[in-house]
Amino acid sequence: MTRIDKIERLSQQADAKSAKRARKKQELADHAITALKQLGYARTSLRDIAAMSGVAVGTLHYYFEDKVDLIGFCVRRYKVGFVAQMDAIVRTGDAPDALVARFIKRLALSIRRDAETHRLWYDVRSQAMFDPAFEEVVFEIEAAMIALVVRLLDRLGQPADQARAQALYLILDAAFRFHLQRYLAGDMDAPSAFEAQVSAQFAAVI
Amino acid sequence: MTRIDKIERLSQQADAKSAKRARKKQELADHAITALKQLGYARTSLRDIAAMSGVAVGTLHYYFEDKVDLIGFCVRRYKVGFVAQMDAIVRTGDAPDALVARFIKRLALSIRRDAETHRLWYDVRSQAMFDPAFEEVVFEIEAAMIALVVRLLDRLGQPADQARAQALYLILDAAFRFHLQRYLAGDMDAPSAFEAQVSAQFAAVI
DNA sequence: AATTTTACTGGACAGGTGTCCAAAATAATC
DNA sequence: GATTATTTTGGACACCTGTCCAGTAAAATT
Repeated sequence: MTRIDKIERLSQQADAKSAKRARKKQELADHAITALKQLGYARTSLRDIAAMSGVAVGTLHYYFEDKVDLIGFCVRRYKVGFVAQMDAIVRTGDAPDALVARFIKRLALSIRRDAETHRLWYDVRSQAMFDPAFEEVVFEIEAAMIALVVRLLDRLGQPADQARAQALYLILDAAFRFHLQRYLAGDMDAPSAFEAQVSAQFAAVI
Repeated sequence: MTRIDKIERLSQQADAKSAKRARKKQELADHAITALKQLGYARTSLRDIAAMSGVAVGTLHYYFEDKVDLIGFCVRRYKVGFVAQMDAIVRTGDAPDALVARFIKRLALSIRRDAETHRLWYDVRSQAMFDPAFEEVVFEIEAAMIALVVRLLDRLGQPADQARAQALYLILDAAFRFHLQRYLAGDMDAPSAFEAQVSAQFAAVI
């Protein structure tokens, strides 16, 4: 075995190790999200998360720096998945009108299906106003969502500059949050109200 | 002294007492807000608030049911003041265009001046998604702000129905929160960016 | 001036918090 | 199969949490 081969093999081993570690991190994060989406950031203790994951509290500190690191990882993971889902819709071959309708319908569906997870995002986003430790992940996610809207506008044949996308994102976000909150408070019609309102606004803006 | 007079006097005494109690509550709430706007709901303990108010922890429980009651009282008090300020602008004799400009300018100013207080509102609003105890105050405040927008639309000679006002409120709210967050993160240009963006959106919608 | 009511104190209480680490268990390497 | 390296444990640590209440001080009432 040559010297080069040895180095190659060691490097592969290191990669395999960090890949395994990364997988375990994600597995822990998924359990953590289950706990966090029920109680929110402030009310969820590391013991809750550990119990939910079936590991000891110390194990969490073995994989994550501290609580902030853990929560940041979880939120990032969740939003990446969400943006990917919405992106899949933007990438369909639908005509502009149908695309907009599908896009909005999917958001309404997500209020119904993932309400508890979404509120975690709003929770962390608010926390970031007090704790700079959350600033980075919040801005990163928000940028990713604006970028999603850029692609949407582009597909619609609309001018897709940053300012326009940001304004549209804010409209979507505000309506989403508003109706999510109503849905969580027991208003089962909130998702369809969301659909109606946002459809009207889309028609006006575009 | 007649029987009626006696009853009258007792009633006045009761009023004076409850008025005094109400004044003290507000005084405590003002100190509490000073603590809450710095640390947020979850991180502010009753001991922080008591220290800030110069009273013992027990005193807080003498005036408020529990922590939720106290925070609800504080947030309500702050938002009532805010809506009153904005209402004063809506009531000016300005022509529609000037009125809109003044309204938006005042919001931008409030980002600069009251950033820390405003984030408390967003904090509590997010908490309400997890804790039903905050639902009432959040819906109450949000309704008050939509009502403010109704009055604004009315003054502008615009159709001032609920749906329209709600949509406009959400646009304002989203932009306000977004730029508030950027301002708190150190972006000193955020307030004027808010002004520019919202002005453009107003022009488009109205 | 005596008495009752209201306001307030300060500490006890039971429980929870994130963090850390020596030791044990498991896995990987030679 | 022995020896490192990694992973995991479970409890100790120091501190913080909201709530409660017997006792004290102040104010109002008679």
